Amino acid sequence: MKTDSLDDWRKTTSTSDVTSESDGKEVTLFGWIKEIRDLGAVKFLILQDREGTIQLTIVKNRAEEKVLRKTDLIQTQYCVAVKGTVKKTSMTKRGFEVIPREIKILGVAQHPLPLDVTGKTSALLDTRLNARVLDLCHEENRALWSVQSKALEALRQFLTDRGFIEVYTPRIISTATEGGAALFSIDYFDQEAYLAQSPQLYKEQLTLCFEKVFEIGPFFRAEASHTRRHLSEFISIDIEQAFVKSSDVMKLLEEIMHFTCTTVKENCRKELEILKHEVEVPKLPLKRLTYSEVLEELKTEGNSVPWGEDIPTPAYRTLGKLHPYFYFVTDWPTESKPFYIAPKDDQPEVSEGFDLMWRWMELASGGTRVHAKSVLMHRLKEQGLNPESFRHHLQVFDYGVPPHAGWATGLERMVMMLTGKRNIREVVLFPRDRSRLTP
RNA sequence: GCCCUGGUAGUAUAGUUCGGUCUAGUAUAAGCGGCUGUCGCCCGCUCGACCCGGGUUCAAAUCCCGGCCAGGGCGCCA
Repeated sequence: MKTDSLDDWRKTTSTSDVTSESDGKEVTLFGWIKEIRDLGAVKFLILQDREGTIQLTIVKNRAEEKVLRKTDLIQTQYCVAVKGTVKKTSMTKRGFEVIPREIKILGVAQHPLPLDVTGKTSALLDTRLNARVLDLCHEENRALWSVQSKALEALRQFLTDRGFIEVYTPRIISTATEGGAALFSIDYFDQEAYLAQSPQLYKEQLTLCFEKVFEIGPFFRAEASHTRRHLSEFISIDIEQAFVKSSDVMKLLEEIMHFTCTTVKENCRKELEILKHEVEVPKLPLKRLTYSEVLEELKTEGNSVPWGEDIPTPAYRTLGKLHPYFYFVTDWPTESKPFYIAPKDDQPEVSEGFDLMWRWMELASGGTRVHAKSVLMHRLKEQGLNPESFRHHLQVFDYGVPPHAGWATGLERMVMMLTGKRNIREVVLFPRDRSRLTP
């Protein structure tokens, strides 16, 4: 079908701008037809844009011929433009409707569609992800990304207000890895290169010149994880600050969580209602448990973990039941933390690293960093890494690296916390995992 | 990578226990017709499916083996 030209038509009004006060007003609306109810002599079209929906009413013996011809062609999910008059009425739920004077068909949809756009029949996540943009039209998803956008705005505002500057470190890196997660290798002309798993080393280096930095951006982990909280590509929110230690950045972290929760709770009432989720603003200070205290608690619950070992997922689930909100876990064994986490001066087997937990899920992790080159070299070797492959990083430690600390949190996990979603794929536009590379 | 469960029209499901009236049921979407006010409109008709490959059997959606995919859990990891 040949579609109509946009010409000089421009949107004057969003569906949400139409109120009973606009009675009699001429409007130009753009959107998509989500439902058609043809009662014979009268036809109702439900037009949706990103703000919501409005009913178009066509009374057949009163409508103009050209309007009738267009409406006969329209199918669900067609993209249309409407010039018409707002009419106050008691016969719609919102109290008004729009009587079209002229309609343009701007985009057509091919039926059958992979999803039910009316939302009457729900689809499984896998089906939804395969037709993601169509799925994103649903009110609940639009609410979800409003929450994410508001959360990002809050995070940026909080950090810039406190003098942090936003930076971008490379996504394409050379061999130096921090250990831990596997890297994706890429073709980089005639050199070996990888996708960055975190901005860790760069953000630490930048404390030498900028003192307080943050970065929000995608990072990549080549782990064959199959869980509902891991992705191959995720958005990390990273901060690093000079002249402070872990207790300072923990305070910053709990304040930013408090601020973000408060902002979302106050500014996204409608969205949270749509999502049927309540955001509980954390009471500060958050609980601080040491790793050893956590092991004691687990032992009491019949879930013993030997000191020095990582805490397995089932044990975290137990902890989540004991502490069903935010809590810090501090004083981790040095051997279980990455090489850049500083050991305590008076007790080197214990580190100044911490995790911020939300129920059973790790939400953030950070700590005081090592800033003495000799200690860093020693820690690298202890972790079985080759100092030679960190040559460029280590060199910076000859330029006067300040004492510093920082943390990183995953945006997707924060949004899960803010929206009540249980699978991380729900809160990513186009998720990438072990087996999903499309769309 | 491992374990458990599953894969049936565009979508979501029933049927699989114990192979046979399953010519595969239902809802929704889609198509056609009807209807003056619907709002999950309604009514009638129509279209449309057993993941792929192999095996057992007179007979497989149903049982067995392999593969792929999905959901959950574990591990890895954050």
